[in-house]
Amino acid sequence: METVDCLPPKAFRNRHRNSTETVTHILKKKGVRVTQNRVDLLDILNDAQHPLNQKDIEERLSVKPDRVTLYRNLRFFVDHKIIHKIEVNDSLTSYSLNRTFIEEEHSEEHLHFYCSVCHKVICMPQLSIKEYDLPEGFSQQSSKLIVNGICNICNEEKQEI
Amino acid sequence: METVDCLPPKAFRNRHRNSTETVTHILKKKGVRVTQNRVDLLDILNDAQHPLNQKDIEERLSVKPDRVTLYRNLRFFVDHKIIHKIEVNDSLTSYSLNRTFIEEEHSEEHLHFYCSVCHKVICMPQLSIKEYDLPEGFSQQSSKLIVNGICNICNEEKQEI
DNA sequence: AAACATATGCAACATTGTTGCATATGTAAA
DNA sequence: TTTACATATGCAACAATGTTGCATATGTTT
Repeated sequence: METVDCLPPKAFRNRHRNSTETVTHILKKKGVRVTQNRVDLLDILNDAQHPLNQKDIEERLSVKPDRVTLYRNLRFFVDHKIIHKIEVNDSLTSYSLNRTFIEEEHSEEHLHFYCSVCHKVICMPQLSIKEYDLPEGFSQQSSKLIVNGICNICNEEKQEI
Repeated sequence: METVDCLPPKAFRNRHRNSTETVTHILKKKGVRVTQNRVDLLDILNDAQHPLNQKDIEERLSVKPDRVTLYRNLRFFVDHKIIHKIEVNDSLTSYSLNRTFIEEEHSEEHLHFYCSVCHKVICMPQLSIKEYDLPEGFSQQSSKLIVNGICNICNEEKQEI
C-alpha cells in the first residue's frame, strides 16, 4: 500500500525556518541533483497548504522553466516518491510534497476532497480509505478516493449571501 | 448523491434479445433523436460486460463516425445521464451504460476496480462507497473510488506460470 | 580545474478535448 | 408523403497536455 501524507504536520512546519534548506536536504538524501528548478518547485510545494496543480505551480514560480522541464521534474519527483500525484479528474492533476518521506512515518492512503466551488484540492490525512472485501481472486495494490463537494470556506461564503 | 449501476443485472440481460430495440427505446424515452451513430454507440455499451474507453468503443464500431461525433455523443449521453463516465486516471476514461435509468431502481455510488495487468475497468455495484465524517463545514456532493490491483483472471494466469 | 553524468531548453510531434460552420438527417406537422 | 425545421454530423482548425530527441548548460566528483 502506497503511503501518502500531503499536509504539513505542525511540528514540521515550525521547525524549518528556511524551506530551501529542507528541500535541498530532501534532494541530497535522495541522491539526486540539486538544481534551481527543482529547489524552486519543491519550495512551492513545501509552502503550499493544499495540493497544487501545474498552473498553480507555474503562477508561483518567479523564474519559469520550460514547460517540458517542469513536466519532467514533476514526473521525476513522482517516480522518486518525493511528491505525490493526485488525479482529481480528467482535466485536473494536483501535486503535493510527500511528507512521509521526510518524517519517516507512514500514514494510510487517505481521502482527497475537491471543492466544486473554489476548485481547491484538500488533503484529509485523518480520513483513511476504508477497506473493502473484494470478490474472490481480486487483489488490491492501491486505491484513491476523491470526494467532491463544497469546502468549509465556500460553505461559509454561501451563508453570508 | 448520483446513482450508478454499470453491470447488467442478469434478468435484464436475458430479457432483451435485440439490443438495438432496447437502446432505441432508451433514446425515445429520453426524448432525444435516434440516429445510427447513437444506436451503434449504445449498442456497444449495452453489450459490454465492463466499462469501455473511447478506443475500445471505436474498435467495436463497424461504421466509424467522426472522432468529434463520438466525442460529442459520449458527452451528450453523460449529460443526459444515459451513460456513466468513469475517470480511471489521467489518461484513461471509461464509459458504461447507466442501467439505473432503464431499471428505475437506484444503487449507491460504488467502487470501480482497475486491473493493472489487463487494464480493464470492472464495475462493482455490490461494493458501495462507505461514508466518511468530513470535517465541520464540508458538504459532500459525490465521490469516486478507484481501486487498483490485479483482477481474478489475471491472478489465475499468474498462478499457472 | 577537468571530466563526466545529468538537467535543461528548444523544436517537433501525439493525443485528447473543443469550437464554428456548412451540410445532412431525424422528426413532427401539414 | 412531403415539407419545414431543429438538431446531428463531418470537416477544418485550434488549444491544452503529454512526450521525445538532441544540442547545450549545469552539477557533481575527482
